[in-house]
Amino acid sequence: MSKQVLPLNDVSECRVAPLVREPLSPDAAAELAVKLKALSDPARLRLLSAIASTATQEACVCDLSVGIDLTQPTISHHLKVLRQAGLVDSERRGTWVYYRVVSDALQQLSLLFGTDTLTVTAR
Amino acid sequence: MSKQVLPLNDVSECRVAPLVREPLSPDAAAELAVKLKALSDPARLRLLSAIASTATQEACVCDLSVGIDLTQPTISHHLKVLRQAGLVDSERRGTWVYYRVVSDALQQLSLLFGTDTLTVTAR
DNA sequence: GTCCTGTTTCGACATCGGTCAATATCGACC
DNA sequence: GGTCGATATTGACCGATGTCGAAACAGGAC
Repeated sequence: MSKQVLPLNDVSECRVAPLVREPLSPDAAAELAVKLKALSDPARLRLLSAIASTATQEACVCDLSVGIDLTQPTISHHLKVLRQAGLVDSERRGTWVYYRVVSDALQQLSLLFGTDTLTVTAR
Repeated sequence: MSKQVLPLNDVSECRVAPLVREPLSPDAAAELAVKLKALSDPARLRLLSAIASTATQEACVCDLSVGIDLTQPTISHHLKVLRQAGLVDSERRGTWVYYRVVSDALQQLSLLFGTDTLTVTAR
């Protein structure tokens, strides 16, 4: 599986200017749209929420399949979209693949929609 | 900067369970997906940001057209999508139509992605 | 090695979504 | 009334996306 390398996003330099602060640059808008597009599907929202709300902040695909009326390949596809958007990452442990939320990514979005500066408290 | 009053939204009832709190119900996910889908396009993100970052929190279509390389019908289409998602509303005053952001909607999203309860401090 | 289970990828299909040119509507002004 | 400028709607094109079944892949147990 070494071919699927992916640039592994650099979340670090994400200086999210709140949406209300200054007009988004075309580049920033394009980058943001990727994350938001990944979140724009009900199934993916539920998957992300299901992962995020577990006690351990992680879940395997088999856990995520219960309660969602989609075939398992479709769920796998949605998880891939979330992963490529940098919202979750995954790790194989034995038979199962565990997905975790990338909390920095969620926080970035929270800051983005924040109406004023109170949000700077992050980290 | 006293103009930034905000309609004194009833944050109280804004019971947006943060994504990490409990699994989203199918209904909640579908409702959320509408807003996020509206935000999943770079052009709409830039339009929303352009509106939100004006001094008066509103802008007419002619203002929004400058700096965005899209035809006028396309911009009008994107604004319609934003409006139908409840993210902006519009008002005609004479010849021009002014768009405003619905700040409650943005705040809802900010709370949604908040990693924990710190966000409740707003205002 | 052979099975079995969990997960991903592949092809195909139907639908959705962004964009434009053309046209329509609305309001101001003469 | 007529005309003009600003905005909205329509219709069409075409690429993107959600979904599935089938097949491939990965690891553990035997």
